[in-house]
Amino acid sequence: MDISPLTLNRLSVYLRCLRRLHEQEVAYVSSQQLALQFHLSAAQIRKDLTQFGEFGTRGVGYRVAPLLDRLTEVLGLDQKHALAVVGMGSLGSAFARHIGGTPDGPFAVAAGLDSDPQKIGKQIGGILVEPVSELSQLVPERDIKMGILAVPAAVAQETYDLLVAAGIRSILNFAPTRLEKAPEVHSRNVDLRIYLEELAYYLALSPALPA
Amino acid sequence: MDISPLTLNRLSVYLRCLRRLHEQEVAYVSSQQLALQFHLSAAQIRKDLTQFGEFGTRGVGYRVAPLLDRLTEVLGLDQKHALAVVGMGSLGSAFARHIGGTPDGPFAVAAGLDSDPQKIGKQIGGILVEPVSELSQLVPERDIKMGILAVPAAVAQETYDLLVAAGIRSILNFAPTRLEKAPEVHSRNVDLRIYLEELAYYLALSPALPA
DNA sequence: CCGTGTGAAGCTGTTCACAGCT
DNA sequence: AGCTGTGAACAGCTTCACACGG
Repeated sequence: MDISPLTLNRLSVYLRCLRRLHEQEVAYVSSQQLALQFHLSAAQIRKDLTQFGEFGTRGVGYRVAPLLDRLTEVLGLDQKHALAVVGMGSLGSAFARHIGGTPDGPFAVAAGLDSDPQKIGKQIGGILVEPVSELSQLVPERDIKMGILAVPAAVAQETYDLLVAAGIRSILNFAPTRLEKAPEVHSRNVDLRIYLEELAYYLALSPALPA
Repeated sequence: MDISPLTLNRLSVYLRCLRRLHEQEVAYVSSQQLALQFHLSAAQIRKDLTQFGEFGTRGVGYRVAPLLDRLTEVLGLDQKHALAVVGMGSLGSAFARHIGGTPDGPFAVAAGLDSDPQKIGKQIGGILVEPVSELSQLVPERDIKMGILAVPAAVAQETYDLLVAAGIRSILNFAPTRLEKAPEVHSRNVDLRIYLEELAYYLALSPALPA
């Protein structure tokens, strides 16, 4: 099955909505209702959902529980994922804490790594900091599949290469650099500076609030 | 001038490249060279750049310095931007530290706010934590235009509304919720959970590394 | 009658190919 | 000769409109 990244991100949003409906013990929901409540497009929801089989009942809508289960399964959220946070600076440790705060979720920080000898051995955000050099041992040992790359831009590429060599298959990259990517590894960039600059543009565009 | 968000984000990337070339005292660069060095598409670079006037010299390429200046100006990065970080939890304080680490850049954290009385008055990441309730005074006082929303999802909407009411025009939102947006305020969502779920999908898609 | 499922239409963004300038 | 600037083809995504089934 091949899902476009845009659809994929919408699925996450749908899931969030469905979880809420499920908690509220809503059994059925129509694309209309979802669209109105969560500011989505009804047609798009239907298009997206039909990719995984026909779930809806015409004239009624979708049954919340099975749809929730199916999407959870599609996204691979029915199993636990061990992840490594590489670079335990402010961003990395914030991320580790963030994940650590939702232990019921499918993600768990299995290792926090850094190259700074000062940090190694310390507990940061409830995670023991271990040396990056042990990556290749820790990854198979703890069955780590995902990596969070939160190192300075200058060492991002080499650290990325280390992660790939250690066998990590999915990387979330916070370093503001375009990486030379390995073909089998999926990565997603989150570049805070780009986002800030985007905001700056919109400020420059319309500097004054209509008073 | 109206720039699409996609183009806008690419401009940030171009700027980064141009800054580097400028440091290396490269005077001219062609779209080809930019494309090869930074893994972009030459045609796209040209298309993007022509939106701001004709900068290139045919047969030669682009002069780095003027292009750098122009793009910097277009994105509004030739002026300082004071921003407020709202929610000084792990994510907010990491962000504050992050910005604080580049004091030469156009962005400066002018206020770190939280609603937790325990945190107020403390220094976190070099920023004094002040109460959210003072937002409406601090924003005009310190000429704050941008806000970083890093509060829990449950209070994201009300905090967003507070920011808007205080006169903030651009918001970077880390809360995993779709917000009811005010029309004049530009906001950008950064939803870490969605990114993680995206990565999980790609893992589920091809679980085994070709050995 | 109501809501899903879906081809067709419309739109946005990217790539191509080449004319035109230096 | 080389590289920009650009219309035209192309691709991907979204919206529309309606046939179909409960």
